[in-house]
Amino acid sequence: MTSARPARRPYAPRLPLAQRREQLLDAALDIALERGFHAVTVDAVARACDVTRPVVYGAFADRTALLTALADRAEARTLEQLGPVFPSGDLPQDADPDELLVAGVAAYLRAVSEDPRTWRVVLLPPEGAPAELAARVDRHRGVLLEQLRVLLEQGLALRGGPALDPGLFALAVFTLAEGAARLVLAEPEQWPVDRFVAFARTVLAALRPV
Amino acid sequence: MTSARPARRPYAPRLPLAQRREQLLDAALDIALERGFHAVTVDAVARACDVTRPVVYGAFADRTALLTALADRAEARTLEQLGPVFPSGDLPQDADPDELLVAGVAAYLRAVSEDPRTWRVVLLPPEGAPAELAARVDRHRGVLLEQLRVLLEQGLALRGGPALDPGLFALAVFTLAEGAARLVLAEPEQWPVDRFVAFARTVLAALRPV
DNA sequence: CCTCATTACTACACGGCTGTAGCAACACCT
DNA sequence: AGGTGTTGCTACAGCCGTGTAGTAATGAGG
Repeated sequence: MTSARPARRPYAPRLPLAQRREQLLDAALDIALERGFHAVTVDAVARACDVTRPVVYGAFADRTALLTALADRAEARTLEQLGPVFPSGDLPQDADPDELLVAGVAAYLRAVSEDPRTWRVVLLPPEGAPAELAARVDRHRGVLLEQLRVLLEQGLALRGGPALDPGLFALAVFTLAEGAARLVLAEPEQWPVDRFVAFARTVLAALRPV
Repeated sequence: MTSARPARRPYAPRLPLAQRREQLLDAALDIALERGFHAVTVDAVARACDVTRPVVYGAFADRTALLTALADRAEARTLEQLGPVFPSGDLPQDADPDELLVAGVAAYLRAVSEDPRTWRVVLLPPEGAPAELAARVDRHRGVLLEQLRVLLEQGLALRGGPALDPGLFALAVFTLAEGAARLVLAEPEQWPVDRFVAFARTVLAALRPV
């Protein structure tokens, strides 16, 4: 027997605070995506970084602060990627409104497929996600929906076509885009972005005035 | 001081087992809808029925069994209400496929709006819902989607119109129907069933061949 | 009125997770 | 080298939830 006392745990590499925080957040995200937010316990995060719990409390005030920081990061990243999706300002007179819409959808789906880990938190929130995150996502959803509605109204006016309930039309496009994004996240091979883009183009063309 | 010993709790009315089970399930459903499934603790359910925890364990083997029973009830009720939504067998040659589809959507949304407490568990699953419930809902979703796809293919063939990716078209209709149902559940006043029905009719009409 | 099966209650043991106090190791800097 | 602040570790207290063992009340039938 080497020793009667329980062996002391070897020291984990020391990290400056900022770096430790990033590491902990990465680990927390992994756990949330794999086993849901309720599995993001302070102990699980610490263990994933091969560190003990007090280290986590050194980086974040408490578990809630950690989850909030995670939400902050996801929010920032998604908003950043949403920039190219909506054309800013009024529609140019010579642009095809249908093509603008299709391009927007394509840009959205491509953003999702290129940073799936971030978008998954937003579009397929793992079980136990903090209510605060859901609320923030919903706020952004409302803003985006309104932008979309304005664009569609302009587009519908420019191009003619059937008289559709504009609010519902925007909502339908929005719902379908999110549904497509969820499929892209869930089974990327089965649902290539182009399949949705082609579908959108076909439907819009069919809705053109005769 | 009336007594040194802590007062003994008054006995709750005695109920036969079957009846007690129903009462407990009703209470559990209330709690799940109001505060999420994670709030459906054995203690909370017992308290809601003005009873102590062992009474719950007398009615259900454990917390999991209680939640499973809850899922069973919801599953049975929704399936029962889904009967009138899909016409059984092949389409009659003289029926308008568009109107059949619109009627199906209307029947679905009406079922949802008439038993919101049950459908909410399925369509807006409260936080912490047992994974088993989600899995069962997903299975039924798959079956329904397949039925819808077959119907739409028949309908598209009968009526002509643009060549749409049939799988995606079925999925789109399905997604929009569920989205509509969620709105009906969330804000019934703002989203009367007829608004969706009218929208569906307009879009389908616009998709008719020229 | 008394018996007795059924139903409900009290009290406990256990486990998991949070958050904290105090000590030990590391590494940089003089 | 040796001080010194930063970072990490051990150990503890407390809360909340589950599930169980044993006891007490109830009320229907004899």
